Amino acid sequence: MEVRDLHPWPDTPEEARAIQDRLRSLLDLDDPGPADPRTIAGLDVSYAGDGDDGAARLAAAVVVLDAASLEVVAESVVTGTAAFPYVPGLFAFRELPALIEALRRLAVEPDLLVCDGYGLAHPRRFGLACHLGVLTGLPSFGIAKTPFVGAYDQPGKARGSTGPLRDGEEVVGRALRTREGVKPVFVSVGHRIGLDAACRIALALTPEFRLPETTRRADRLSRDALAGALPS
DNA sequence: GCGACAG
DNA sequence: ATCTTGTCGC
Repeated sequence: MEVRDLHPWPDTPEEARAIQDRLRSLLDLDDPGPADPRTIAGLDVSYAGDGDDGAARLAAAVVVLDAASLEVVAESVVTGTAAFPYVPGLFAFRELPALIEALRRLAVEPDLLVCDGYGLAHPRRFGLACHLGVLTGLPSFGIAKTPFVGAYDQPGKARGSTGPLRDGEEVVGRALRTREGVKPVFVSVGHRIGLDAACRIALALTPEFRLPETTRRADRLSRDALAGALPS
């Protein structure tokens, strides 16, 4: 699929934060979301054990599922190196180039992107899901395994229960129970979709496990690619 | 100043 | 993210 050219790459955390502040104005937060997405892409990245020197080997994977059957309709994976050190709040810069390349090699254009991480639930309201949404123009949201910013109300124990995730007075996402009796995941919108649609889709993607099938498939694909790539 | 901090 | 044994459960 087509992805717009990457903005100038930041050399410092300060430059990276400036890019986030600039791109944030391009977000569409009014679109309620695709009424009925036919295909949904999951994105995830795995790392090799090269420590934290900022150049760890990685594999970025994208898996596109049919929204109704959850069967794989396309996939793409690329290996490379981390493009930035891990800094909370600048996490996107670590895996963005590899994920963009994997998206470009995808034979189809999905109707929606589901990222492993956050969207608006971010110190500057511009997490990975927002960044990928703006660069691709596609609707996107994030599902994270742990909270990052703000505080959340514990959702009820039943599958489908939610509790608001707030940063101060602002609701930036939702804690969503995808399996009864299991800790919740954290949903936040990225681009061109609302929280209601994002949570509804998140539930459709978790018929059996805590994490969405999109993330689980992409995780497996990226791990396999790392294992198969010859260490350099 | 100190702790917390998506993956 | 990744490093890791055993253990409980379907």
